[in-house]
Amino acid sequence: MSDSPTTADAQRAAPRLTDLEALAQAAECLKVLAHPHRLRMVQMLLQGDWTVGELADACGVASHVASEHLRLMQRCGFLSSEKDGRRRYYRVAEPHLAAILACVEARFDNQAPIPKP
Amino acid sequence: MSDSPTTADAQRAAPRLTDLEALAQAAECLKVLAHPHRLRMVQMLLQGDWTVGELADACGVASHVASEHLRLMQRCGFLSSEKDGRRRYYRVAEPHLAAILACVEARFDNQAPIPKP
DNA sequence: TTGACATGTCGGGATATTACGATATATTTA
DNA sequence: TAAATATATCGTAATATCCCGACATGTCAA
Repeated sequence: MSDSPTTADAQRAAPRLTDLEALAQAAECLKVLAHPHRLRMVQMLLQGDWTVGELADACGVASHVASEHLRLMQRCGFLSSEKDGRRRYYRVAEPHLAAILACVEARFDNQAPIPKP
Repeated sequence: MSDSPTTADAQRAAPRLTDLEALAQAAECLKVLAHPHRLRMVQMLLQGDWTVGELADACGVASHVASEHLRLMQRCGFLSSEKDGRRRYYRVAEPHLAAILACVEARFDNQAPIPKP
């Protein structure tokens, strides 16, 4: 915009930017993750294999609702699935999910552990 | 659910779960991040200090739209801000954002970099 | 084969997001 | 003071998301 350098010139090097189309894809994926039940499902699937029904129970939703959440996460590449009889097991397919869940847990899972005086 | 252990018993230890209320908060925050312009603003702010107008230009939006995005990110603790005359500088206040943006860049910024022959 | 079970699919209505124009406030410059 | 600049706020209409009931499909067990 303006060419009057007023503050922090050292900080004003041109930033490297991811192009907006890629960021739009990233935003789609983050939006998929941004749901409490889906976060719980991913958190569980990072620790083991679970069926749709088990994931649904853990979230307190009907299994056909869980099924929709899981399909959504599979569509954006977060999960893969494997059928076993009449059950279906979902797996984490996107390795970055572990890092993101680690952030979520670090930020939101330390529910005020009543800091010692 | 069922107590008929059929598969992968070793993987079926009770998972440690973040409670759903905390995950709901996390989901709110992720939803705030899940927008292409907001991702670009955070990416820029991780690399320096920028005014509302500069961030708006970089995203191709009107500055009052950028202002709303920035306010949203400040409300959920992602950013802080500091006024300097009639300009306002925003800063990243949530350290985990660097890790999440690193994931986003690792996953979405390697747009076929035309590998050298 | 029949019935129960596990998962998936299809609308619809309530609710939330988003971008935009108009306007407001504060600050600097003429 | 008046005008220009930078940022923020408020309605609002278009759009997307979410949850639910109803139904469909596939699989096992009696």
